[in-house]
Amino acid sequence: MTRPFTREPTVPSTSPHQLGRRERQIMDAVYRLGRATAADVLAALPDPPSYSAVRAMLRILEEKGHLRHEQDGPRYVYRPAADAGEVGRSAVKHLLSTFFNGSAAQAVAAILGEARDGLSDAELDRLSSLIDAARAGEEDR
Amino acid sequence: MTRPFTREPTVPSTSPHQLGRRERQIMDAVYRLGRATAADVLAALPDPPSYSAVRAMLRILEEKGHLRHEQDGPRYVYRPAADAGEVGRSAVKHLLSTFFNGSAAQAVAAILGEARDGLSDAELDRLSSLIDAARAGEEDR
DNA sequence: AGCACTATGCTAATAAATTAGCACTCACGT
DNA sequence: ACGTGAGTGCTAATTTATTAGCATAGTGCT
Repeated sequence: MTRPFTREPTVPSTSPHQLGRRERQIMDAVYRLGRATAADVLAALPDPPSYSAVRAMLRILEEKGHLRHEQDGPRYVYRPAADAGEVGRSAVKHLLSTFFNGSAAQAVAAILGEARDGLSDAELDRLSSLIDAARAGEEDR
Repeated sequence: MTRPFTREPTVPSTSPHQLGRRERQIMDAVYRLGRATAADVLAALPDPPSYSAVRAMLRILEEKGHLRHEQDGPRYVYRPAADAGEVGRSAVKHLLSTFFNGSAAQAVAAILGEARDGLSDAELDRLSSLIDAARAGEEDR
């Protein structure tokens, strides 16, 4: 027998929580969007299932405690239950340990390589000063 | 009804491929380890199932094309089928777009914040020069 | 030879994720 | 008043992931 072959091998996930593929895909979308309705999420998926399926997932993810919703008029607007910054940091940590042998320098290098053109002078300056700060922080230890 | 509640909400995943939770957990372990036997993987899991289960997962992941194995004497040694660097970059990209609004600067800031103490002077120097390189690269455009 | 250990091959059972579908409500326009 | 569209509530079916278990082979030891 051959397995269903789990679709595009190059679509990464990088999200927290130990969830099924759809669940994580949807969590990712909500993280990206910040706050989103079922329709928003549906539109954000490259691989969209039915509208119903998305709603069901959202409901389940809320049941599991990963999402919250507030009512905006007639519709539900979902957002992550956990603090986004927290989750992002946690994802970074995991990324480091999984792909970069825990080396922040290596990871930053990869990011800079990846982004190269997307960086403004202002951002580069900001990064420089962050590094200086890290250097300083290291001294008094 | 209440859902099984998908365990520690703070264990992130950050790995590529759209897989089930165990599958991804195991892929992550293999990425971290580079090459690993079933026993290695088992030992690397914080949440270990049975040895049998791990073996089955590895077999399936290979069937799906995510892993390869070579025989080392009596045992199988698994390694990722895809180029690790490739996958790492892809994971970074996804991390950026999901949690940092596509902003490399923001992500780097998060990493530096996370790593803070783990950075040697040499690494900091290396990062500085990477940034300078990016600055230079931007000029001639 | 027989035992313990570690490995794989394979299969079947269970749990979980994923999907679609239908019923209902509310608001709005005709 | 009625149809239409966009929303939710809920459930049942299916597919996939996950697990454990048993049979078998080799190796080394006593």
